[in-house]
Amino acid sequence: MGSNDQLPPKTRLLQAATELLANAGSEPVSTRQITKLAGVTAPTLYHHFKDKEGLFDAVVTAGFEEYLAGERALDIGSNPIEDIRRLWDGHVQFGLDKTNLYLVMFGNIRPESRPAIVAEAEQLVADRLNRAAIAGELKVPPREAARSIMAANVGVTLMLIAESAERRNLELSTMTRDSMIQAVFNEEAHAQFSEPTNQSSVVVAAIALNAALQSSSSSELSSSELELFLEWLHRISASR
Amino acid sequence: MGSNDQLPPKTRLLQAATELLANAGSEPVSTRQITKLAGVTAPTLYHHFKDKEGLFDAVVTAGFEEYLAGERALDIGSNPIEDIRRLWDGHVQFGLDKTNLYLVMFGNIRPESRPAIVAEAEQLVADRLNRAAIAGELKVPPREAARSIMAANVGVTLMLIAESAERRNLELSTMTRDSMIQAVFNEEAHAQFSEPTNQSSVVVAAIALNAALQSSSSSELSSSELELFLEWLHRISASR
DNA sequence: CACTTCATATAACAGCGCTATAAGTGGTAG
DNA sequence: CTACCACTTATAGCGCTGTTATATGAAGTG
Repeated sequence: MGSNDQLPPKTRLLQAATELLANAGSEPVSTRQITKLAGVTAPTLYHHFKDKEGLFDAVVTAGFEEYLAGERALDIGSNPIEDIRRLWDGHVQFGLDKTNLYLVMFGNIRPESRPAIVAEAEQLVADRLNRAAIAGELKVPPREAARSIMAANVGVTLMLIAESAERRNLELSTMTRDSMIQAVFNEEAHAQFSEPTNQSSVVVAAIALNAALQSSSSSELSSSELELFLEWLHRISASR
Repeated sequence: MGSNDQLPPKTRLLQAATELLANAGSEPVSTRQITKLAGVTAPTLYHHFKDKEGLFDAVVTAGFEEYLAGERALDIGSNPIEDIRRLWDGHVQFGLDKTNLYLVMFGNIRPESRPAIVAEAEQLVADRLNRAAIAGELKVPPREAARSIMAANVGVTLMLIAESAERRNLELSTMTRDSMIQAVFNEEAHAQFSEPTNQSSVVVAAIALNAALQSSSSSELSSSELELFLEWLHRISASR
């Protein structure tokens, strides 16, 4: 009946909780579901874990540790901006991939009980920023920058989670990510952002025209023309 | 016994829920507590509200509406950056002030049930950004910028909430706030498109875009598209 | 063997969100 | 004044939750 009768009950509980938490479509997971799937009775759960939250904490820690291990395995590259980008994207991906785990971690955040794992993720970012700071590539202190980036990263991930999967627009993530990077790094040392000069005036003008057209009902174009026109403007606006 | 026996039960329920939610130190608030404090029985609650979440939604909406009203009351100033700063700070302050309400709004965020109020707060930011976009002061489309800023704002607020009150460092907020502003606003461009009149700004932007497009070969549109696009721009430009 | 220690099970408690059913209330029509 | 009707509130209870007091079994040690 249970997940695997060979394994010790503690492992089976963890596996059952992980599975249920992963597949639960936003509905809460009960201890009875878990113990039933694990083929164990209630007191066994409370023998191995302090309470339900303790079990969930273990699940979350295990899941996030797996992600962290993957991130840590990546060498610290020569380009800290690229490193930060990868950490950011990995964070978002984890949140979208294991939504329920992520919400257990960040959704029910409370002053007294913050999973220690969160601090570790922040440290990963801080490490990269530290290297950049030593090389004189940072405009702000690395610890503060790391916290700031993490905060934005969490906010973006939560906002993407809040959107139904088909409406999700990952541009929100990349845009916010690059905004934070741009604000934190000294841009001169890196070429990524130094191209736009000529093109950016097109983009700025397109954005301005787009906004102006939408707020003033112009009679110069038919509505179907306007629709197509706005779509093109949007395409130009969104290009970098 | 209840909050005020004169008032109608619906109001008393709202008051009781608000009070309990405000004072509950991170422990969940039960319908039984609410109905007891309001001096009514359970079915009364479900007659006036769909369910517990419906009642909480009403409480949150009322609380946030109050904050929104305060923000809306502030005129749209001449300086959009200052406006955005004020909206950001107000958001953070609300989160720290009414932590429980805030966590009900943003903490238990789920794909299917996002309070409509959140979108309104986003709109407030978007309005300011739109004005800036018309004036050519934005580097990115205003809608996307608004969502990005809101995401970071929520992330920062949650992170501050997660910290115990005495350790709280508001610099995290101001720094992230200004990072986002810096990334979104075109701070030099105040002179370029500074004609705020509604109709003519369309024309000015169209002229600018027209000129910019012709001098830079954009790859975002095919040549035939570009031709039609430029003709429309000409039509708008010539319509003063 | 006796004894302790750990792990699991039985059965139950108090609390939860919620509702089927019914009783009371006030206004309106006959 | 009575009869009805819509609206609002109450009684009582269902099925669920997280959790635990108590008891039973199994394993290792003297």
